[in-house]
Amino acid sequence: MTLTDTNSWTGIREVLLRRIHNRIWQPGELIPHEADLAEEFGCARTTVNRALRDLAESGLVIRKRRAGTRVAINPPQRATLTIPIIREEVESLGRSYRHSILERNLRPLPPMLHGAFQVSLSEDVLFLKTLHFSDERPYAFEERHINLDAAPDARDLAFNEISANEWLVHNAPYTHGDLSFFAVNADETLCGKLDATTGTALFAMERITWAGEMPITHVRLIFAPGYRMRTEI
Amino acid sequence: MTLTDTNSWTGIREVLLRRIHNRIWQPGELIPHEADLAEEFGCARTTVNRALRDLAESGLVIRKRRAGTRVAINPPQRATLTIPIIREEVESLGRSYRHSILERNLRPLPPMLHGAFQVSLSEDVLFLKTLHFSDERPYAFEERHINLDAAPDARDLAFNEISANEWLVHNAPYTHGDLSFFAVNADETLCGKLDATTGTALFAMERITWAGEMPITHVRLIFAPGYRMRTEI
DNA sequence: CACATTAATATGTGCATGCATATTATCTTA
DNA sequence: TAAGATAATATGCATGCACATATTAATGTG
Repeated sequence: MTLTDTNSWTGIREVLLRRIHNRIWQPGELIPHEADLAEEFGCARTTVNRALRDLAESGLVIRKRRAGTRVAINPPQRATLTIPIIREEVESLGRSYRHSILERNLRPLPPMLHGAFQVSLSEDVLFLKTLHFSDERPYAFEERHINLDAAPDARDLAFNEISANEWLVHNAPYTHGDLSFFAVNADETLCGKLDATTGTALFAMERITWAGEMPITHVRLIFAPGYRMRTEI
Repeated sequence: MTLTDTNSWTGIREVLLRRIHNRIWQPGELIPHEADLAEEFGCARTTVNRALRDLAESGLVIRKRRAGTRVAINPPQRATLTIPIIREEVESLGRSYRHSILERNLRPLPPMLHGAFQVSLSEDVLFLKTLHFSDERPYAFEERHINLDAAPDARDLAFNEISANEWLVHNAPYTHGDLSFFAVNADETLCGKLDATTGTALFAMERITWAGEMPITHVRLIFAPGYRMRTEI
């Protein structure tokens, strides 16, 4: 028997969670309101509120003013992915990291991105092809467009020391972005770079970030064969 | 000029966020403590606390007792994925959903899962192969193992009406799980099921869930060609 | 000087209270 | 009776205060 400290908001959250798991409160059912729970647990309403707010954040209960709090019918299965800087991901596995710039030039924004980079850009964008290595084995291949209006300093950087990924994180923080994951077949070019045989299924990620209205960068990362993105829920 | 209500915790959060974005507080730098900020904004410390707590949750600042609050050096790029029930995902796109059970039988737990399903299981597990359709076109192929110790009622269900996915969400809630994403090549069997040509790169997801110590289910979902998992950050 | 002890301090959390706000239920009124 | 105004109510949030807790800085001691 685990005694839960019913006087802390985390403790109360655990008790409420158990009731939901044990079907004492059925999905869709209205649960007692804050004041009643506060009385039951002998604590302030604020404390119950904190616990319920946390459960609502994780999607387990739905709260509406005046309508009350009810157990979610379809608890949305949320997973928080941590998308690390590649160098850190590699190094955290105890391997050595290195990257190499395969291509670097200025070019007009490719039509594919005109929609995403809604703002009409005055000039060329910086285009980079980078190969990331883990213990000298290819880890991921990166294609990136950088909006020089958003990060003018990038124009003069070679990105040999610090990767564009890392530099941007530190020098052009974004406010929001779109992220997507998908699978691609390795084509001729990718094979050579990623040590794959033609056709191998590769895990890929694409990301576009903005600072307010201003698009910053577009990246497409294709990982070497066998890559898995993991998380806990 | 956007006037931010500096008297609400969200307003204060925005102001702090701007300062971080504008490098008024550099990454790694210690920011004023709650009491000072409260005085500056003319509000209670609790309100500043709420704003800072929120920024800490999103990983933008690191807070330590006595040590104070500092701007994160590598703001971890977190993304929250919502993994919906397939039916809902399909229907939310305005398409009709249908699923069909291709195989259903009891079998011993495959060795591959002995590690994950740590507990030694007394008996067979329920194995299911399901094909999910969107507007009658194949959407995803599912292979699933269900621990009948955790969900005994599943033994007598055909899962023709409601998919195992949905039934489990409602009838065997989990406390935690492992989730991973990767890419696979379509083999002969998959091709037929998913309307793919041999070798096509397919996006796949694998998930194992537990209720406390008790493993509930293992699923492997392979999506039809072209699938993208999207989210905003 | 190295190490343990103690004090100082910033954040974390709980409480009582009051008011704000969204939403539902009820009561008017045409 | 239907539509609109009004009251009731559950959650949301701000405040001021007190105390808990983790961590650092200062201090004392062998």
